[in-house]
Amino acid sequence: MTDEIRVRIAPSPSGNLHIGTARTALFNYLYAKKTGGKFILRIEDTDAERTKQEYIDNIFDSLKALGLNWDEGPDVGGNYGPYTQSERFDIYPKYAKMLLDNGYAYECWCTNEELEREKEEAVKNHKAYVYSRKCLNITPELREQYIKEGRKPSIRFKVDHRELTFNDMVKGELKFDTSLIGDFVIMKSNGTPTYNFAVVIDDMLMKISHIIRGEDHISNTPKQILIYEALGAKVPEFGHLGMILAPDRSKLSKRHGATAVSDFVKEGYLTDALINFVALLGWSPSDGHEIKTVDEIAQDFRINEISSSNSIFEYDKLNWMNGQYIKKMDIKKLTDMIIPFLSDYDLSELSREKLEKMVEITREPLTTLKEIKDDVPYFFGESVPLDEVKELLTTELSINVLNRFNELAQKWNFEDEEEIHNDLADLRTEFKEKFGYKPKETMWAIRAAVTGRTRGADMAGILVIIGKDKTLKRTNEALHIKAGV
RNA sequence: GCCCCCAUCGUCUAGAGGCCUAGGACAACACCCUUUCACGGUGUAGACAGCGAUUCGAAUUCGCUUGGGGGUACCA
Repeated sequence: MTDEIRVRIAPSPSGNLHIGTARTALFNYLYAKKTGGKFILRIEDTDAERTKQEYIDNIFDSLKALGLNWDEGPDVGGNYGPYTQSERFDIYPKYAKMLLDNGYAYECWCTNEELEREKEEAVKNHKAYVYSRKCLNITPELREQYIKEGRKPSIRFKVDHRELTFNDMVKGELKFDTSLIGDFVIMKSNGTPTYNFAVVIDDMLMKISHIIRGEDHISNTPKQILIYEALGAKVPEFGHLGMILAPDRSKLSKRHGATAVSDFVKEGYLTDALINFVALLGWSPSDGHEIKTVDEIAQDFRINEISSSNSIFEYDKLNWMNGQYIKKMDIKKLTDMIIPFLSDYDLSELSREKLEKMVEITREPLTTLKEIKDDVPYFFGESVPLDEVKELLTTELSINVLNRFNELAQKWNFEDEEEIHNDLADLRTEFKEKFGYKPKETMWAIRAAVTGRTRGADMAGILVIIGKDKTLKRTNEALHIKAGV
């Protein structure tokens, strides 16, 4: 029972859920799924200044939208709560005192200025900065004096000098010389724990067995291991993932565009595609099939096979993948998701059935949902602007086609797409045989008249959605524009 | 400055000493399909950062160099 696998994601709510955090969450989730372990969500809101409730909500919503559901967390509870760090403030001093009493930590009365000076000295001598231990053996008299002055001590962890090694699940053996670390602060003088201390206490108490996180935490790891050991706790396994970089190889930040999962959703990306894409950053399927659900990925997942290098976030493949998901998605669901992107149009003009039809015939070229907006204006309104196709419509060919079309379409059944499809095919053949018009030339005339464009969705589908009256109205209007005007 | 991590096509990657004249996906380009755009199909081009060492043999092991990333806080 003590061997239960427990992993966690511990975002700090100082912003919306970052795509990088989402990837870390995914790998944790996959590991839990694969091993039958538990996936835990902990909110690290220690930094009251930057924490906002809307960010907490965003983190919850994004994780859920991505399908990364947690077994224990602030909202669902669990046996090792509370799962919100700000509710755990009374826990940390107890453990700090324990370390103090056992000689693993000591009070430090140094001021920022003193510390600053030590640091400058270190860079000047081309040495790593290590705290001087000035306060390690402070005399009781001096201590008294500091207290009288009103100074408040921080608590430092005493770092013994030795070589520390651990076996990283993704990077392999990692070595550190702890003499380069220096005695670090675990409790600030204001009584709150530092990050490195709080995580260890939380992870220990929550019985986290495997810590999978970004490689920006590698240098924190030896410090944390030291604390675990001093506390006599079992040291968890660690696995450090490479980071996601922007195309310019810098950290992915707001100036590169979308960074939060919710930003991507607003841009018209599907969460299924997003999570699939992000899984491929560092992981690759053994069967070569890259389009997979999270559960399918979990089956195939091996943490030691994750790439240990950084990867660059490029939109090309995401776009392709998003398009793949759009093409395969259930049409009703897709329509629901697309509606918010159609706010420019009066959707009451179309029945739900026709709206779905419209989505079905226009989804093919989409890469993001957002793009549909520019592809569908001709489905709405009575007339359509013809400026861009004026020349095309005033050719003899077009006039011929449109006249004949008007004549024939009177009798066509606009309710039946397949029939219309065949009628159009007949029309093409007729003009090809009689006048040698190319099939696409015939179609261009009709398309231009009805949609005001030379490209777009399948004509038969368009005609069915627009209906006979509006179609003929538009073709007549097209016949009345004059050449060169 | 100091410490740590990383290094295969433009990008994501396969590759765990001979199976590699280095495979796939996206992007690019060409052609085919076709009522347009697209989708789809078929092809083309494109990489082991450099140098040493180990070995009969290295993309795969080791060292150095270079390049990139991260950390260096009483932030998380």
